[in-house]
Amino acid sequence: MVGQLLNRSDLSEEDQAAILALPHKVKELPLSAYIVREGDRPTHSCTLLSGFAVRHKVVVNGARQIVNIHMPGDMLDLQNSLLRSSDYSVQTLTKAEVAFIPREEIEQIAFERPAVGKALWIDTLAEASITREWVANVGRRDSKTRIAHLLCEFAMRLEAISLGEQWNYELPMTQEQIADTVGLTAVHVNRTLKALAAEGYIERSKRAVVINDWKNLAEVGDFNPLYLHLPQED
Amino acid sequence: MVGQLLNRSDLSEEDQAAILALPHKVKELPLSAYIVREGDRPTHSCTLLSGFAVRHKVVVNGARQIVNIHMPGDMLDLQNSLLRSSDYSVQTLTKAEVAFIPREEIEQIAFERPAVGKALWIDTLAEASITREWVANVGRRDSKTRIAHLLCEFAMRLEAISLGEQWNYELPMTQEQIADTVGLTAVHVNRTLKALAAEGYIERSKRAVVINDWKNLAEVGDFNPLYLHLPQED
DNA sequence: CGTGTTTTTGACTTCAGTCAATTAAAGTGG
DNA sequence: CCACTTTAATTGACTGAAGTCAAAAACACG
Repeated sequence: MVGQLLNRSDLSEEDQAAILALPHKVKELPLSAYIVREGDRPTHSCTLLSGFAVRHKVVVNGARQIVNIHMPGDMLDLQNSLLRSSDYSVQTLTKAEVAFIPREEIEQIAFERPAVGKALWIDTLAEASITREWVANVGRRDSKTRIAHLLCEFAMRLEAISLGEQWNYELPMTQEQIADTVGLTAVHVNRTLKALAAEGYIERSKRAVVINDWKNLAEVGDFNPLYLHLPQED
Repeated sequence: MVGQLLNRSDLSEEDQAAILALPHKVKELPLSAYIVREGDRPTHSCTLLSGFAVRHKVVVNGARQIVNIHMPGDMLDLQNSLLRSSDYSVQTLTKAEVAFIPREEIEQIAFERPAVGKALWIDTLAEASITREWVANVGRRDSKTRIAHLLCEFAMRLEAISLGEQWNYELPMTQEQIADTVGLTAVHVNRTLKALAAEGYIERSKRAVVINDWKNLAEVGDFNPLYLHLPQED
């Protein structure tokens, strides 16, 4: 968790120590486990230590929309430490370790240590920025662009937390889950992935993705990483 | 601005006074004026005092996606007070009055007065919640549901700030702007609005919308107001 | 090795988009 | 207040991207 915050903020040794010293319980969760359910009033705020998870919402006809993807280090429901009830569910994509921190503790450290508070706030804002990009992705891009964009985002976020070998990673989602992320059907995701591979943008075997030419993929994916608000690289 | 924060938080007289005492300049802006442009590094954070505005992003083929709608009292770019550069543009939908507050001032008051900081943070979270709902709206709902949902959200948010006569309001957007909000084309928005009217859910003349039967519209719109995180009513 | 997912593929459908023309409204300047 | 222009709303005919349905092939795993 500290690592993640450091990505976008500077924190003193002391602040970092204070975060690590927060009382918490770690739980090991299996694949597809719910961490938070829509409507819950969680008493703990949790951080993903390892593994992947998603936030999702269910709409009237039973369809599901994934609204965020979480990677190790992400805080899963800072939202819920301040708002009353959860407007989404959080579910693991893989086996995962999750740290549960009492919500009061989060609130307390945020205001006792302004640098930590600011870091948390920045994290909240960066996450909101990603969600806005997703609105644009789902609302205004065609299927090929949309999926290419997701692949780029995933690669870049993995790299930011030093997981995944650059442009060669494992996407821990079924095609159905990808579909729920980009607002398409699983069948169409399948065809689109195949097309991206056929056109040479990526190679894939099972869930593994190899990005052959980052620049090309970023171009078809209309991907401009500014919205991730990561520290500048080239 | 104070009013808006009070909607979701309690603030002491003193805190409210401190907010009102923040140094700021008020500008009157015409329709379609840009307040922030994508890529800017704004030095001020602004609050909409009157009028309406939207945040939008432009995607590769020139299409536009509106990612947020702002009403009087909304802070337009709290984001930018903490992040480096803006990932969106903000443009007025109507004539508007905007208060510009130096970004350092926002940061300062947030940490000097924890109650204010918390209120600002809660506002950020509530806004993020709306954006998540929009991802689901655009990603997984059909055109009729999608537009009905927007009409419901607009009505409820207007009511929360005590503008608009309950279920009879003026939607300050062209059909093209509605299209950019819900991820459809203007032509299809036109047909869908007509259909909603033909089926008796709404009545409309020019931009005015009358919601005949809230319960019915909320049902076709798959609208559950929890995600707005407004104080409970009825 | 058998059962349940997940991925693929094909044939057909549909919702929403495109193009283009018409009508209506809203400004603008004299 | 009236022609003149521009912007917005409507409508119709046609197209197309993505969805649906259904079945087969490939994996995953006890």
